[in-house]
Amino acid sequence: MKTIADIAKLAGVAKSTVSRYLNGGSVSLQTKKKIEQIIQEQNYIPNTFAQSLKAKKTNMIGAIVPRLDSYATSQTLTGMDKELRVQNYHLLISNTNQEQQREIEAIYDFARQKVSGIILLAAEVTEAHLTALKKVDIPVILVGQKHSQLHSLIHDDFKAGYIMGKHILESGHQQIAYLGVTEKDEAVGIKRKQGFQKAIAEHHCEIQYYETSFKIKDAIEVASNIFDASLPSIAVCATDNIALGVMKAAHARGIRIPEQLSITGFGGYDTSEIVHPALTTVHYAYLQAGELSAQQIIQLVEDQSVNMCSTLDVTLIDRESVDKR
Amino acid sequence: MKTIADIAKLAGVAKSTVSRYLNGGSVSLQTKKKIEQIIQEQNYIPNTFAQSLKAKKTNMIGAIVPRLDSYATSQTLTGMDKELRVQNYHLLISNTNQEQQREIEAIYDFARQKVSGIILLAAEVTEAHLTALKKVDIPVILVGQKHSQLHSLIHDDFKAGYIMGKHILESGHQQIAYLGVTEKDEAVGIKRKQGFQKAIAEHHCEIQYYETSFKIKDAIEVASNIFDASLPSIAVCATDNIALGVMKAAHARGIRIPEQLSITGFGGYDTSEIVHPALTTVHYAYLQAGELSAQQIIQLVEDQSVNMCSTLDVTLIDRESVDKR
DNA sequence: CTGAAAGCGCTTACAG
DNA sequence: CTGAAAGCGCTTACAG
Repeated sequence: MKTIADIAKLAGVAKSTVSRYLNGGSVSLQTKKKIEQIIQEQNYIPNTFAQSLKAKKTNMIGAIVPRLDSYATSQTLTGMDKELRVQNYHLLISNTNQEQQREIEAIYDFARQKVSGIILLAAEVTEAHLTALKKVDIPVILVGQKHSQLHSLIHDDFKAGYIMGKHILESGHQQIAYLGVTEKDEAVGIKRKQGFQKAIAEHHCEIQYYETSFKIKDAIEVASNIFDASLPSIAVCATDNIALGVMKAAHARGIRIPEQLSITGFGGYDTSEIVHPALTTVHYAYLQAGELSAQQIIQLVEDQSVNMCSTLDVTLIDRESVDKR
Repeated sequence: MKTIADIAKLAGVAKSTVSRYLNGGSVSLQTKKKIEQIIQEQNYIPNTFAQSLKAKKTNMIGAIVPRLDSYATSQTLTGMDKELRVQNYHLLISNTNQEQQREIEAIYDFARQKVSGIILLAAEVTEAHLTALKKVDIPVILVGQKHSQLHSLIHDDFKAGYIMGKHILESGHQQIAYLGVTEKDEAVGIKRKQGFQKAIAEHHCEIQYYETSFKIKDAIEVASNIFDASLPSIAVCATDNIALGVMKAAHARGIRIPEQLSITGFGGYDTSEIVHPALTTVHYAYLQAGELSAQQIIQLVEDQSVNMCSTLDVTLIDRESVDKR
């Protein structure tokens, strides 16, 4: 590997001159050409470590995600990556495989790697998170959840639940099965449900609540159990994946959708459009969340101020899986 | 930020002693305790740059991927991440958004970041790739395609096509529509098709070839055009996503699957199991590909030898979307 | 516009 | 077991 010293020697100038050339400092046209040529010939690539060691900062942003293989995550990452790229930052991704302990480790790891900022996608923020974040003293944007002590970027889960509630009411549904998730996940487990509850509050519907996980397989099982007991007119599912599981379970029993059973989701995943019948759901702006979180973390890194909490709007996608009653 | 010098001073020892402690060198129990305590108190985190600058190597592996939001990619990345993690390496991901030029840039970027190895997921390897790889002189594993000059890790696309061909023949299908992709993609565009062709070679089937992209939307359109002309007994699709598009198009016209039209895919994506009817397809070991590529790149980095080409096995997943004729 | 020198935070022989 | 010193490849005042 060539170093700046090699280039300097070959070009017949001092290291500092080469450095100045590299960093856009003032260099005469003649030496500029010379250095340029030598760098080309030698395939010289500056050593980022040495640069960062001196400059005391890096252009790396670390993202901590619970998994790589989910629509929400991959869309959000794609958005982050896109924005970071244009701003000349690099994305470092740490996958925690849904293990909370690894989120904490990832924070320390990122500190070691000297990332300039951290974007955290976590379902739950604990004391351990806060402590770690405090210790490493790196700017953070929390995405998908709100926390009073952290800059947060969230989707409007309450509204999502609310507009979905209004929609199914307008469609005349009265026997509702609501398949939710753990309340440890405040956004999905609580806010979404609360919005929904508010919408249906004034009406007297029969509503049953069930808890399942984010996994399709679990949703299939929960749905099967529900069907064993009786058939609601609609299954309102806290995520598109849960809705997909319910659909699968319904198909397996020959239950016709939406004639016998209507189904709705939340998220607006690609797949929700592809299945038959296409799923009525609420669109979440994951891509935009990625972009915005990237912008915000850069602002934080560069000592600009950022709102403590930003909320992204959601919209209903009315498709085929809900029948009028 | 604390440095090793701060710790040394506070512990009343030399920097080298602290360094030795950090790197597991010989240090007396007493000083060990002392240093340990100070490090705790001070939240000291060693500067990776300074370390790497001296040690001349990093524990980072760079992955270049065409996109983040595909099943194949996210599974492969998950596998890589998992394996890298246990071996104490870190994963740097560069998303090229399907733009070939960005693959080249990513190679140079990674060189600047001093990654120890590169895992490349590319549909096509050009001269520019080879040149860049040669210039930066970093070990590489190519995943998903085979190239004579690069260590490659591939799925057995030929066999995949072959077993699928055999399977549909056994099911009695004679009017086949094959929806493939560009031949620039050797694995998917050529090998998969060739395997399929070999299987049906001895039989006299009617077969029509169509070309589409990897996008579901495009597949929907191509399928609609096919249906306008006539209905084959089966649509053999080069990827699960294409199959999903064909399914969507069929549903839209009320074509019953598999009674009127059978459909098959390749890949074994999650979604293929969820749709109704569940898709008959070929399972690709993406997770394993990720793990193996990670192992291999580490071997290369550590100067161990690796096979020039490894092939991962594929298996048929016989589900509901193919009817006996 | 250019160069010599100091220093970023570590690690690594080399002595002791 | 421990410490002083040199050096990794850069950047950044400071002179000139």
